[in-house]
Amino acid sequence: MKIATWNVNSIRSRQAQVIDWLQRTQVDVLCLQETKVVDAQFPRSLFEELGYYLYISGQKSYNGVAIFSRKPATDVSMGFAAVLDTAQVGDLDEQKRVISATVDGVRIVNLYVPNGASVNSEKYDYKLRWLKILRDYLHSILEEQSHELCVCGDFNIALEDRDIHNPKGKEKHIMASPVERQALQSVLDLGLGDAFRKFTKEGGNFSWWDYRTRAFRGNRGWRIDHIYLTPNLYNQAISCTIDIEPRKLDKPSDHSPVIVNL
DNA sequence: ATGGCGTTCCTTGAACGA
Repeated sequence: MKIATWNVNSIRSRQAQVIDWLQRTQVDVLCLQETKVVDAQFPRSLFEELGYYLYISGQKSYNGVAIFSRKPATDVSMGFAAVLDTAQVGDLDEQKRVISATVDGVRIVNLYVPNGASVNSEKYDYKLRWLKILRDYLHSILEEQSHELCVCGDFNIALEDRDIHNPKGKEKHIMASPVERQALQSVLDLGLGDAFRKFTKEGGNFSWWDYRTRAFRGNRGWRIDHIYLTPNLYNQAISCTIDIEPRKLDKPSDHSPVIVNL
């Protein structure tokens, strides 16, 4: 079973590239982030014609997540409030960043973690608050359900220095500051393993490159898109790769897809 | 470098991303 995650930076702008990629890779499940479209305007038909079932949670202009699956999924849920008390979730479901579904006994959680703007900004506080609730959310799922978990998406955090082309100044940099790294680590301490790092130890492997500085040409990237697995799935994993081919195309997303083969 | 690029919107520049 192949599961992929890809921040497409607008599904309407990237539709043709995603179609081509699905035809080439034939993944069983594709988790998308930053679809940037309300559900009623999501371009469903070409993906459905390819044989995928679509589960989407979008909003106007910003954020938005989706799960495409070759097999029908069960127990599809949107947002933290599907699991946690609404009082605890507060305003955190207003931005569409969480969708979950079960495929072939695997509970897939697809996340678009807030970017955080800059360290110690209001949005940074929101990111940390969001990661705290994410921990509670995953903790509840692990306690109350017996599913194996695949937690994937755009985390907007490079956990280690080898995940950044140049870690100089990282303490003050969004996506690498110690507090947000610790917040993610605390989520992973629930018992999740990084599928990519099971197979690849070297630095220089990235999933995002800034549009603005021709960063891709010099491979000045960050590894911020992740696939995390509970122990049994982690042990089962056969491969986990980042496909940089779509990043080479004209008008690409700034992120590349990550694929795990279970 | 409050910089560079790309996407969205009741657009004509601003907000946001990372």
